[in-house]
Amino acid sequence: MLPHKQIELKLQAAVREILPDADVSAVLVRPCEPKFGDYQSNALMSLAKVRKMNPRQLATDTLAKLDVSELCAKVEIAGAGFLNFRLKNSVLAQTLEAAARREHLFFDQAAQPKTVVIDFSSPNVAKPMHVGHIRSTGIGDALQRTLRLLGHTVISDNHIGDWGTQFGKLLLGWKQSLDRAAIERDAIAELERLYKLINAECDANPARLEEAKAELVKLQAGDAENISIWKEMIRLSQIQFDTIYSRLGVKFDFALGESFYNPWLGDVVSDLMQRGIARESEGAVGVFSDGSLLPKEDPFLVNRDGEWIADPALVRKSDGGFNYTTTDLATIDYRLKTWSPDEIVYVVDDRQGPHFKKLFLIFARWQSAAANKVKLVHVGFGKIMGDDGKPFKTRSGDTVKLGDLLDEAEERAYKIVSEKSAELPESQRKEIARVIGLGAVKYADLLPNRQSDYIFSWDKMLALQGNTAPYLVYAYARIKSIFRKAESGKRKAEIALAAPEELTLAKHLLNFGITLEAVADELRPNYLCNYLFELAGKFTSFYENCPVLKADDAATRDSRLALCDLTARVLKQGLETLGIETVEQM
RNA sequence: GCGCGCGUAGCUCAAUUGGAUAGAGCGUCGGUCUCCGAAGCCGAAGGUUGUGGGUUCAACCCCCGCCGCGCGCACCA
Repeated sequence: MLPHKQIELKLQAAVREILPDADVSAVLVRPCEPKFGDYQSNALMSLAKVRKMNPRQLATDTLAKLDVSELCAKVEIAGAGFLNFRLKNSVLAQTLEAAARREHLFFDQAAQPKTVVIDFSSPNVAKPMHVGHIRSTGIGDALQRTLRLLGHTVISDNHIGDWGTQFGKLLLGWKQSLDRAAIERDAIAELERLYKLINAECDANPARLEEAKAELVKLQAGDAENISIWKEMIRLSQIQFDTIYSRLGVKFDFALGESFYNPWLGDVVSDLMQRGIARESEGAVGVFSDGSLLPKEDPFLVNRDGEWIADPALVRKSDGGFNYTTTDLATIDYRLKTWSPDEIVYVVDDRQGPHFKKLFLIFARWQSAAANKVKLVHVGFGKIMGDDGKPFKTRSGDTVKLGDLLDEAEERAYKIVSEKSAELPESQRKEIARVIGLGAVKYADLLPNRQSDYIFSWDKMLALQGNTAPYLVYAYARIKSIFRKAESGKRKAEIALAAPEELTLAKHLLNFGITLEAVADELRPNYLCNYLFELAGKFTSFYENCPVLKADDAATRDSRLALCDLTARVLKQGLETLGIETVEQM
């Protein structure tokens, strides 16, 4: 167990002695500014506050019950009631030595592993994956990797958009205007063309819309021909998805699309109606406010000109078709019955916030017992903007296709690599460009706080200076270059930390696990990005100031080599957790 | 109109339970390669965290008002 965790447990035990009724789960030990110590706890101040106690007195009493002398060189009470811990150098060195022996890599497996379903990516059949999908896909993948690394059970499920009203138009287009050669050449482009064609016709001509609707009804009724065309469209789309996911290195345990839940939709609606949760209105069926919330907080109400009027979630359209709320309810039901997860996480655009708010409330009303046992979380994210501050588009104003974006990333990276490392063979430069290009796009997407919009900039994400994937991979490659130059042979296992840069780097390595846990708890991969950037910075600072291969003596050299190796391993593991590969040389 | 989200250095972004002197990169100015990868590193300048109140030992963070921007407001997802 890592030292900070040991301190934390001892502190919690001490608090329990002083305040037997206190909830010590909030008593945490966190890294802090070096001038105060290595770790800090501010938990006593809030505990004192709710009890109207003197925080410094509580700190003094707690400290009297706390023996961390095996771990800490110093414990102090500071400020309004902070506890500051300074780790013993020997403990620090031992922790690093254990890591060097491969006993750990600065993180512990979760004490209480959870089962988590993560729903992400969710592309639509017959449409090209576009730049927007990078967000859900990248964030979702980073989260599944993080949770898995910490020992949680993850079920990743790609909720593909393979059902819905668009298929009426697509079927009509397929039957009447399909270009056989085009579908062989580029299936998605042809499907897109068909959709746009019929969509435009429907806009102009109501009769065409009726034809499309008729095709949809036939599909929903199980018409053999329509079903077979629909399946072919899914198959063609799946090839596209697989190509993209394989490039991105993203894997799903399941890809149960919307259509998978069709058999249960009718039952969901009738059950909701029987329980009085849903009712008919204007020919449709919807879930309305149950009045349990204040109007302001009630997503089923909307204010129009000073009056609160109903804003229901529809579960059945007046034509008998079902809405996505219905599918989503059936999906929750299926996931709970199949996997019994502790949590279901939806990595979906922030704009769907209101939908999820309603969905979760409806589910709680529908299956209150089951709802109490599962945490439903919407992990929302903002939009990708162009440098003009408007949604990111191509020059001609079209949506940027994900495949094109990844191609361009690799091309741009290849130009840079060829410029900087012209001496490397072309095949190697191509491989470096692939890793750097894709890594740059992913990293740029994971770095900003996910809820905010961010501006897409090739120059920034591919820059070698600043908080970018190329910078991090460069730091990794530099370390690897040290080992190519180091003579192989038996090295001493002791780690001795003397220079301030060595200590700073070593202490930062110890915080890897805290960072991973923060990512898992708050579902925010950007914490890990920032941690790795700091790690690379602290490493470089160490590297500038502390000769490794040219160290004064063999013991220092071996100790520093060990620090280099541990840094490289954390960098590699960290980047891998973000879904980013590394190269040994660039 | 109503609701949700956002507003942090010239620009792009951070800030891990409400915690200690709000941090990076770009750009600007200056320093640093006979020395392990200079695609690097070090330093300087740059802030009333949109604004006005409030809660607190402590507020970028919580509460209220205002200003600005974005998004969403039954039978698409």
